Amino acid sequence: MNNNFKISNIKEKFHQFGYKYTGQRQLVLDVLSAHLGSHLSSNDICELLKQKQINIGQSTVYRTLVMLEKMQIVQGTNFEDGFTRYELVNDNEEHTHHHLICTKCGSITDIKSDLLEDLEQYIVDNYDFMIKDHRLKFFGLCKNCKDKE
Amino acid sequence: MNNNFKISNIKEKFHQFGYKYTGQRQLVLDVLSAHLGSHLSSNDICELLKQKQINIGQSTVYRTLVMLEKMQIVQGTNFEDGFTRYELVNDNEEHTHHHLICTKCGSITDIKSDLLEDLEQYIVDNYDFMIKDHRLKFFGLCKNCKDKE
DNA sequence: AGTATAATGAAACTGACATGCATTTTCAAA
DNA sequence: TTTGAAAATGCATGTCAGTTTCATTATACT
Repeated sequence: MNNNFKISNIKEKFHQFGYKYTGQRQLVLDVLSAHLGSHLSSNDICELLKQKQINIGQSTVYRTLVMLEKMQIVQGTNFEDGFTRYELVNDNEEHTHHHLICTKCGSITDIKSDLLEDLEQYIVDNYDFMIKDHRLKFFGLCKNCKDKE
Repeated sequence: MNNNFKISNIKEKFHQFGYKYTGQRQLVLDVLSAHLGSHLSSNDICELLKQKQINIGQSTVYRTLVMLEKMQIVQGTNFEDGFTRYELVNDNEEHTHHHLICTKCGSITDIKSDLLEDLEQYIVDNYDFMIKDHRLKFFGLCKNCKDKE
């Protein structure tokens, strides 16, 4: 899957939702693409744009992120540090992936695999609950911090 | 395990941490005990106390909850509804339990079982991460809302 | 009792999130 | 192209849970 295909894909999604693919929205997406693997807050994105001499109103960035999340282009996560942090959603992922959060240095690592099938089946069987998505975070020490202890 | 034992246990914890077991702190714990299974925000607790003609400053309730969480007597969780909600920790639980959150009616159901052992082992083996705790939330439709669809 | 230390709570502050509104931009129909 | 309704933008401002300040009060140890 090349980059052009992905962009036209996203443009199409905007269209499907009746949103316009404006310059500002594209720039927000650019920043997110340029920082794959990072988890950026609304403010982070504003700052990164400022570094490139680009000024977009914070409310525009905020509204763009809400919009992108509605379209399932990005995913926002609360890492209990006071900010909602966003990252691009991997198209292959059916569900939200998981995060390893180091309680010492704050680093966040994505885990791609989805090993919750057994537990989900258990919940469906025992709680009669229709699961649509999940959020799973592990807190602990990353390799670096663990070695330093 | 009877109630008295539990309270003397908590008193002891306060002492261990160098905190005083004051009337206000006891009242906050009373409210939490009286609503096992609920997930109360700081404000919920203030309101429930007011209903009993008891007025405790919101900052005292807030500080008490932070303190109780530090002592691992309560656990605060962010359910993405704008509030941190607290519940008493079950002494038997080694890790945080899980939550089923209905995206329609907002009901929250606890899941006692801990079925993450396999996944935790996978993470330890593959990511060299020392897991201390986790937070797992499932979003979807509860039995009632599912039936109404 | 006297004193040092901690707790309390009213009030004010903080900061992320959210919105109102005047202006600007977009896009499709003319 | 031109045009105009609808959408987007961004400044300014509002909101509110969470947090801190500080004067007062309570607690515990000598």
